[in-house]
Amino acid sequence: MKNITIPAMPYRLRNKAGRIPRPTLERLCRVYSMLGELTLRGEATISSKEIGEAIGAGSHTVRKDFSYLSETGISGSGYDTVRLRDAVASRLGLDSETRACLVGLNQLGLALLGHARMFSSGLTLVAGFDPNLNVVETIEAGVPVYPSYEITEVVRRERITLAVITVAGGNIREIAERLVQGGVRGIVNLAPQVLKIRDAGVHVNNLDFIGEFRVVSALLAHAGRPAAV
Amino acid sequence: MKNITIPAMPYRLRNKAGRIPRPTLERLCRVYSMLGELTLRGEATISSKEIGEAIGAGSHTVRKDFSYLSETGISGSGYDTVRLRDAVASRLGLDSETRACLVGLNQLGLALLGHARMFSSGLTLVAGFDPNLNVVETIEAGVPVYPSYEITEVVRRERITLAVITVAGGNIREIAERLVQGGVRGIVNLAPQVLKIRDAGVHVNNLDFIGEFRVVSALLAHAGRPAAV
DNA sequence: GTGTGTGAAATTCTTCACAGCG
DNA sequence: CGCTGTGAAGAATTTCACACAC
Repeated sequence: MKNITIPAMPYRLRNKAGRIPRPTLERLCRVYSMLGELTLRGEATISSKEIGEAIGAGSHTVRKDFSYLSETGISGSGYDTVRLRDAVASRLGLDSETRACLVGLNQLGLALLGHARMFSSGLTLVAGFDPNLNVVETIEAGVPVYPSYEITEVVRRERITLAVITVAGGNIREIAERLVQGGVRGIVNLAPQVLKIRDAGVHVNNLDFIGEFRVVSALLAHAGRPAAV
Repeated sequence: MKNITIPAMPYRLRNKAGRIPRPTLERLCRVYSMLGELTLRGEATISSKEIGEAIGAGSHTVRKDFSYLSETGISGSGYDTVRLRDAVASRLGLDSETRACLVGLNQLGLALLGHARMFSSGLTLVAGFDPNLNVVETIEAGVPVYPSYEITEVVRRERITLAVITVAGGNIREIAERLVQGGVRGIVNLAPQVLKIRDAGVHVNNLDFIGEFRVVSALLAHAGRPAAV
């Protein structure tokens, strides 16, 4: 949290390439998490090879990814952990807290939040929503909770820009529309149905647990096959 | 669950191409979920366009993906939902239940399980593990729970082939080694560190929530940029 | 006409290889 | 020397376009 190049005027950050490829973005996020721990432990420098091992990629890939950053390493001795972390943060816009809300105050939603909060992910949860509010979880949430029909209003008032959807079933679409109407521009969707928003200014990240479980099952089933290196 | 071509002798399933690309695999898993609901509702046929809309892809992509299956559609009227579902299931090895365990009986782990069970994902949870077992959650798990040091033994005895890791911090590696030693061949890792196993027969799927949250944050931050269509 | 199946083109991403700096 | 930075080659994936089937 030291020499960041002023978050209020971030256009200088884009001195290099324009858009970052999706896979690179995901890896950089992982790198950021990792650097967070590393700096806390007081490590001063790290090499691309070491970073690669930590995030499950080759050193080639890591260096290539860093080429989208303005920050540069030092030939022969690697990267300054603090500077690198800040460079990643500012390039990715993670240096400012994002005001977020959770839709679906069920076990999964609350668990995720606890997880995310624990690892200080740059999100500040400021509201929770749920279709039926007579649940006990109202107490545990730790933030003000509202019924779903107040989404638009609360999102606007609280200047929320990111939403996490964890409701199990029902009309995600309607919820999403209310969110977007209120001003949300990013949605992490954990519901078991794909959400798509026409509005190009709104980014949706559809995660599919069950799918990911199945992927592994499938890989298992194919593991015992004869050929194919 | 009707005319599957005998899971005990699955080599006929590979009459087409050998290996399925990762992205295709993920989409097929989504398709499978979707077809499950569809068949329950009694829908008889569906077109590639409709499937595409449901899983967030184009009809091109869907048809291309299906080209890895033996099952084929009917020109002019789409696909038979039941036959297609069974074809996907058998090609992906989802027609047999996989015996699974959960390592990390915390809020997140239990929530995920509830979720997965709700949508009958083909996994049967048969055991739970946790480093400290004096937790109350022992009661809620609904399956026998054991301390971590019994992993290898229990995994072997219960013939567990898939594990889900949700422990928050600490030595994932050690846990993973015990799992593999016991006979686990697939791991879904939700811990905030990348797990890598040398053994080529073991498949690991590293999921990173916090990363996925950050990805959206980053996309938000870049949304307001000038050019780049 | 409507909708599938698939080689081929276009794109995106990864890996390589080597110049250059500390 | 060890390690970074990056254009260029290579591989994987998506998109296209059109022949063919119902």
